[in-house]
Amino acid sequence: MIESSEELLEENDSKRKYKRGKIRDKNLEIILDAARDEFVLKGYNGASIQAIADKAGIAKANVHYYFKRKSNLYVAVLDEIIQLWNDYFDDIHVEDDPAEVLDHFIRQKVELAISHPKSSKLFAMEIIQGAPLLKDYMRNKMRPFVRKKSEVIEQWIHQGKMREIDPAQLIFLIWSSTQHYADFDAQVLTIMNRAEYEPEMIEQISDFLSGTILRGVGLEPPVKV
Amino acid sequence: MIESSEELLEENDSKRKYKRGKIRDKNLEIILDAARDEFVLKGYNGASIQAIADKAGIAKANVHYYFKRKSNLYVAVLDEIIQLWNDYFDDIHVEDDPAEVLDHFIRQKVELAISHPKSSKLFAMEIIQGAPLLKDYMRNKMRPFVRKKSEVIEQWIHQGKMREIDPAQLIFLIWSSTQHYADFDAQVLTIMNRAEYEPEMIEQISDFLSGTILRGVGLEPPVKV
DNA sequence: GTCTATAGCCTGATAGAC
DNA sequence: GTCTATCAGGCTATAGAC
Repeated sequence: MIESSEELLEENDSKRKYKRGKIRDKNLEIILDAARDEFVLKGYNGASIQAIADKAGIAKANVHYYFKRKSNLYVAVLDEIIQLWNDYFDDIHVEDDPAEVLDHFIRQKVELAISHPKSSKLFAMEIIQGAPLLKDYMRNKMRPFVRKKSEVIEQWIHQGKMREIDPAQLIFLIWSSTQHYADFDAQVLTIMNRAEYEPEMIEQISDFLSGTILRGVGLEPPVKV
Repeated sequence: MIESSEELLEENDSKRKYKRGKIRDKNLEIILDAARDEFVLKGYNGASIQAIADKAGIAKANVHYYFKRKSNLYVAVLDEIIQLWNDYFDDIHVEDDPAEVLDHFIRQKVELAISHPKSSKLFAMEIIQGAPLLKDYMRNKMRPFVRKKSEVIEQWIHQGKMREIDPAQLIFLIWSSTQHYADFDAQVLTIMNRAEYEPEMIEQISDFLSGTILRGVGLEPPVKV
C-alpha cells in the first residue's frame, strides 16, 4: 500500500529519459500496458509483479530492473493516463458558440472514455480511494481547468446565451455522465444485454448526452451534418 | 483475490440468523462498519483483517470467529449495501406526474449517495473491477428495475409528456450524475475548495441536477415550496 | 539486459488455553 | 466468546551468474 507521501517524492524510474534504446522503449511500453491491466483488474495491492511480468512476457526480476519499486510502476501508469487526458483538453473562448463547444466537449469525452476504458477506470479508482496520489494534480491542473472554463461559461450566461447555472456543476455533470460509460461498463452492458459497445450505440450515447445536457442548460444542440 | 465463483457459493457466515445474541449482533455491526471503511480505503487485497480488527477494537482471531474467510466478510459488506439500495427503490406509475417522479428520484439519490458515501464507493469499485460478485445482482435486480421504469417512461413519451429519449440512458444519467458526488468527493471537494459537503451545497446540487436533467428531457422542474 | 535463487516480510487462517 | 501463538503461503525486492 502506498501511504506515505515519501513514496511520491522518489525518483520515478520511467522518467530517466537519458537512457534510451529500442529495447528499453519497447519493454517500458509492454510493462506499462500489462501493469495498467493488472492494476485495474485487481487493484494496487491485488496486482502482483509476477502477474504483470507474465502478462508482459518477461521475467519478474526484469520488471524490477525497469521499475525499482512497485509504487514507481504504479505512478508511471497514472502519469501516462494524466498525459493522455491533458492532450484532450482544449481551450475555449468567449467568442465561440456555447452549443458547439459543449457538444464537442461531450462527444470528445465519450470517445476518450470508451476508447480508453482502463485508463478511465484506474483514474476513477484512485479518486474513489481518496486520490492520495492525485491531490496535487487536481489542485494544480484540474482546479485551474475548471476555473478557466467557468469564467467563459459565466460570460455566456451574462450575455443571455444560456440559463443561469453553476458552471462547475455543469462540468461535473459532463465528466460524470461521460465517464460512467467507461467506468461502469460492466453494469451498463449487462443491463443493456450487450457484450461490448458498438459504434452505433456510442453515437446514440453521445447524441443523448449532448442533447439532454445542452437543452438542460438552455441551449439548442447543433444540427448534425 | 476473489476469483473463482466457488467462493460465492460458500456459506455467508453473517447470515446464520439462527444464532442470535446481543454480543453477537453488536460485534457483527462493529466488524462490518470497520470492514467497509477498510475495504473502501485500501481495496479488497489492501485491507487486512488485522487493520479491520484494530478499527473494530477486537482481536484478529475474533474477526475470524464471526467470518471464517475474508471473502465472506467482503460479501457480507456488499450484501449490506445492496440491502440499503433496495430500500430506496420505489415504484412509479403511469398516472404519476413525470416531473414530480424524476425530481423526487434525483433528490433521493443525491441524499443517499452523500449520506452513505462509503457504500456508494465500494459498490462503484466492485463494478469498475468487472463486478465479479455483482453480475447476478445486476441481472436479477437491476435489469428488471430499469426495464420496469423504462416502460413507464416510454408511455409518458407516448403521451407527449416528455421528449423522445431512451429511458435507459436517462436512468444511467441520473445514476452517474448523482453518485459522482459521493464517489468522486475527493475531486469535487478539492476543486470547489471545501473540506466537506454542507447542507446548503447539497441542495444546490440537487436543484442543479433536477433542473438540468428535467429540462433536458422536456419537462418543467416542479416549483419548490 | 535477462534469469534463477532466495531473503525477509506480511498476511489469512487455525489450534487450543482460558 | 476471547485471546496468544504459530504455521503455511505469497509477496516485494535483491544478489549475482550469465
